[in-house]
Amino acid sequence: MEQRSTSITLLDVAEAAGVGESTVSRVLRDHGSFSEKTRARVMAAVETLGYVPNRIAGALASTGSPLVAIVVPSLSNIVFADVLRGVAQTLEAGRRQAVFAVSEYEPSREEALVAAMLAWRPAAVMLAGLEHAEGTRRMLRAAGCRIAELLDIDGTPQDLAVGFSNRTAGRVSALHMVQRGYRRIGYVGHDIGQDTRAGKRLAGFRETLAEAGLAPASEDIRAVRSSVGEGRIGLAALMARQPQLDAVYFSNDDMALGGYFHCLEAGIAVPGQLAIMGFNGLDIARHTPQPLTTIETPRDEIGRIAAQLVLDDAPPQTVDCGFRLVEGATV
Amino acid sequence: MEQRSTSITLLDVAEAAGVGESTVSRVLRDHGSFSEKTRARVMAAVETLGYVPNRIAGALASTGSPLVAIVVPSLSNIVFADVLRGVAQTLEAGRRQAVFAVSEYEPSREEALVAAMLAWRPAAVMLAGLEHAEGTRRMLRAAGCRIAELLDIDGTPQDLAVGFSNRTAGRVSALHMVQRGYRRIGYVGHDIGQDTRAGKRLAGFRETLAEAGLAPASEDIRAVRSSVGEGRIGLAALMARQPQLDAVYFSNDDMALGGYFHCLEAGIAVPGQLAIMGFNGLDIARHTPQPLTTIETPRDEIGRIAAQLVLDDAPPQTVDCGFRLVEGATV
DNA sequence: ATCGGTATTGGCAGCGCTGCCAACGTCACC
DNA sequence: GGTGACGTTGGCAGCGCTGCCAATACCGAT
Repeated sequence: MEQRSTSITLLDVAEAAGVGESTVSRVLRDHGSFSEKTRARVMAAVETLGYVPNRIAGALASTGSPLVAIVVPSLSNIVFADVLRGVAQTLEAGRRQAVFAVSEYEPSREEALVAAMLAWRPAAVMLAGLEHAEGTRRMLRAAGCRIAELLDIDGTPQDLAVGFSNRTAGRVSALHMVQRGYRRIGYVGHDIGQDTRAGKRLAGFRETLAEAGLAPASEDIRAVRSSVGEGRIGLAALMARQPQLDAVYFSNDDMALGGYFHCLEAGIAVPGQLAIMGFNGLDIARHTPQPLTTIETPRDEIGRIAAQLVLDDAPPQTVDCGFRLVEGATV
Repeated sequence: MEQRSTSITLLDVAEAAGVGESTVSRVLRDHGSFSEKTRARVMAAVETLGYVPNRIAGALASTGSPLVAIVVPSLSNIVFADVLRGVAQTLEAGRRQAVFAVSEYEPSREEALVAAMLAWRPAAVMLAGLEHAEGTRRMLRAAGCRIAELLDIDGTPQDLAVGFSNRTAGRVSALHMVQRGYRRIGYVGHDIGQDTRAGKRLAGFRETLAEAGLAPASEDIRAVRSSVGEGRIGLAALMARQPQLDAVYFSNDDMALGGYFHCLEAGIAVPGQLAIMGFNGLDIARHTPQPLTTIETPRDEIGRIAAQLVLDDAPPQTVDCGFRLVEGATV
């Protein structure tokens, strides 16, 4: 019950229960065979002593690793938080522990974090996207642990990839606007150097406009991280330059909401005067006066599936979780 | 360079560099003394072999723990993600590793997660708020590790507490509305059984209304987690019952934004016909057509300070990080 | 009562690293 | 030339647990 400087070990429990160390270990892990009587005595001793197994020691002694490392670009963006949650939940059920770090969208930082993570000998390392520094890839390859790349399947995965095609999402968005009759479509986005997935959506969007025989979109690409404020500024800037636009595709919902708020304030009728489309399917975007037309992505599911594949030690594969076009009231 | 089944150990590096194990350990940790010549040889061997130290073994052998455990109620709520980021960043600089889990606002789950976390022998366990299951408190006390309770200082901390007074925040909000001349003030909130911090804000809010000689607020408290949609529904319900209200205090910005969107859609003038006030200071709430009047909380700072206190092994204390009233355009 | 087979159990060698201590030179100084 | 102090270094005993293997107990069948 009370704490002690020299902690209680397996051996203490074994002595208290009058059994051997290995027996206690077997009972606690419910692995191997032992009698019901033994289990009861061991559990009683554990209870009495207030024993808490030391997983550090366990991890060192056993072969498989109980840790899974996750490096996300950001936590301000709810997208990664959702993925993280899915991963953590699934790992928890599998008796694994998630360790994480935030790269702030910097490849060099991601590299340093992956290096630090590998020192924990994780069963797997999970990263956002398929683009990584050469050093990151090399380390990962040499580490011999599983690698899961999330939220993107447009490219060549190292091992496991779970996500959806951002390029296709961009195409679908463009097509939706074209089909709805819009012809002068612009784009407002954030830094695609950092967020390569947004870059892929933009590429798909451009392709489809071209295929539809439309002029390349007027674009306002801001060299910063996405945010509602930047979306607002971006749309204002774009409209100042190209007032004839009838629709704008945004790099994601944060940016799109910014644009939408600009319209509300500037008295621009949506979608009559200007249609707006986002990406991600954020909860808040469903509850604006007019629900935002966007593409909903299965973030939680992506995290859960990736974690499950790691738990199952599944063979290398790419899982396309798809996405869903949400027809709101802004296009 | 290439991976091997039996991994490269300190001993391999020591032999390659022609020095002893302890010397390699000293060089890699930059701890103790060694010559520049030795460092160079060791580093060369590390490079050649592609050696990655095993932190699991290191943690087991050394006294202090490199891990810090964090259990947050949710990751959907950006508030906790912000705290998590602050913690992770600061720990990283201190060569510690964050491990985390999500309790989904369930005390029993928090208890189970804390138990699981303690098996990692963390240097500290960080939790949201001061209210925890009795079992959680007992385990934490017995564990003998540092405890940091975040985002709330209204109560009796176990060890470290870093946050702000939610009760005071509630009082300040009420006072602000009263001072602005509002007299028929309502409240729309989410489940305060789960989110005790929201409950404390509500308590402060009620106190101040009473002190101002105003009638108790009409309240619409929804027994669910906070969300924009619920805020919207909640305000609609409250206004249907109490159309004479001239201001509404929301349990947080998510709820408040929902209320604001309802007003935009229902044609209720804000703040002329109805004033709206939130809590948290979310980024998006700064960019709505009218910026939301709210209270901004230093979430990132709370995470950083808590992590720093743990790194410094500071004595038990409560740090009030305060909050800031943001005068938007909705009150 | 004997025997093979199965269910339980204990002993102990590591897992890879750190912390401690003894053993080195190497100097400056007497 | 002797001496103590200091900067370096290597050896090795654990940290607490798991995995392996041998030992023992127990069972029904012969």
